[in-house]
Parts: sequence; structure tokens; C-alpha cells
Amino acid sequence: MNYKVIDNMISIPVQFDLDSTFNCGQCFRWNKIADKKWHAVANHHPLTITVKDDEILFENTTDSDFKNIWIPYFDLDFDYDALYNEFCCDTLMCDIVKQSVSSPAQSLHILRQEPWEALCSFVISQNNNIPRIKKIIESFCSLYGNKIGDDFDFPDYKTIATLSEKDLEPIKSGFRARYIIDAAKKLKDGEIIIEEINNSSAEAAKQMLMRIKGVGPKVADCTMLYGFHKLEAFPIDVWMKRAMTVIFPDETPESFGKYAGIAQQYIFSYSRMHPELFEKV
DNA sequence: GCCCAGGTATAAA
DNA sequence: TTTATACATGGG
Repeated sequence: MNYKVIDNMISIPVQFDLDSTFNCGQCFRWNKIADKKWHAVANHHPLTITVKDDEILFENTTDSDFKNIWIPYFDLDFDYDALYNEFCCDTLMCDIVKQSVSSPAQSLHILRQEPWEALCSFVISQNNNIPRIKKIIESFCSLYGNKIGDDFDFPDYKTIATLSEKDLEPIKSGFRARYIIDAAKKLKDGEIIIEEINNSSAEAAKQMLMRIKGVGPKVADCTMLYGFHKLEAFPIDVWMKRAMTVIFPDETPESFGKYAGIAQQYIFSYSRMHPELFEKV
């Protein structure tokens, strides 16, 4: 991974597309604060990144944070170019990938989010829409997360495990409050062990996650893909069901192979860009 | 008012 | 094993 240190910034060649990566529905805390400029707190660190000419700039970042935190988080060592070419062997998939990003060098990356944050975020996502999911999560962070500069960290599960449903009323998460608390408690009590899920097959990991209240097959798959970077996980929701019926009637999730999760994310992104193609069936 | 939103728990057939 | 309904909340 080649990068340059310039003052208090790190610069890399443009290798992923900020808009599709942050807007594709895999994460909820990245906000566009200006043209080609995004900000979020991830891995307990605030970060602003911008695109200038053919470079991505990581602002206020140290050399060691970039190496230890942001290279893994943005999955910068994975060869997305190769995957782009592989997906583009298939005509339909190729069209979808090409309409989602402008070039192979600007691919949609799957972020390595913190397992607890991904789990919690997708528990909140159920029967909900993206703007409101973001609103609930920000409110959750400002109420129970530690302050970092002008930002708030994602709350610690050990803190959330001690709360009651009433304590979560201000964030307006509705019926999901008890699910959030159950997830936090199962992590704190060691009923669910992050390292164990890391070391498990997708199928075993899914069964473990589904022991949490409010975690069904969809939330479990999203958690595996975004929180545990199990790239074969293929979250099926109403949009994906329509996509599979309308665009890939002869395919199954398995037929997309070991990087099904990335394919799925491109398809999901595309389905939201062209909702008219996915009328209810 | 009604319908929908990156679903799931629960009960009933 | 499959299918129907409630669930909190807010925007269109």
C-alpha cells in the first residue's frame, strides 16, 4: 500500500469511490460536509477525507493511525481491481458495476466496521429507512457515546448493557430498544464472543448472531459482511429479493461466489439508483 | 388518514 | 413448515 505523508495529512492515489462507498447503505455515520469531503467517527477516531485531483487526502491523521486503523478500515490492501474485472465477465453484473462507479480505480469498498457498531446499526435498520436510521444512530452516540473533540464516539456495549429500555426512549428507536440492550448484554456477558464469530464459518457465525433478540437472517448477514468482513455473506432484503427476481431470476446467492457480499452491495446500490426497475413483483 | 422503510417475534394454520 | 400480523416512528 503506497501512501505519502504531507504535514498532518496522508495522501493516496484515488482507489475507491467515496460516494458509492459511503452512500451504498453499508454504513450510517459518514456525512458529506462539502463537495468531495466526508466526515465520520470510526474506530474511535474522527476522520475527514477529501478528494483533490487524483488523490484522496486523510486529514489530521498520523502515519501510525493510517497504517493501523485506516488501511484495514477502508480495506485498502484488497485488490478490488481484480474483482471489478471478474464481475465484468458477466454482462449484467458488468453493467451494474459500471453504473455504480466511474472506473475500476474507483471501486466500492466494503468497510471493516467495528463488529458491535455494525450489529447495533443493523438491528436499528429493521423495518426502517436510511435517513431515520442515521438520525437514531447519531442521537444514540450523542446520548451515550464518549465525546471526542466536536464528535461523539459510538457507545460502548458495556455501557449500553447497563441501560433499561426507558433509558433509550430519547433516541426514538421504538421497539428496537430492547433488541439493542439484549445485544449489548449478550456481548458483555460473553454469551456472544466477537473473536469466536471471527473464527467461525459464515453459517456458524450466523447461528451465533441469531441468538440475539431482533437479529434474524438479514441483520445477521449484514453484521457478518460489514462488521466481520465475511465477504461471502449475502444479505437478502426486500430490494435484493426484487433484484434477484427481476434481474437475476436464475441466480442464487451462492452463485455469486465467495465475494457475493460485494456483488450484493453493487446490486443493492444499483437497485436504489433505479427504483423504477424494481416495482413490486 | 394511509403506506412505506436494508425485518423480526409471535401466533396460528 | 409456511403465512399473517404487530411492532415505534416519521416522511411522503
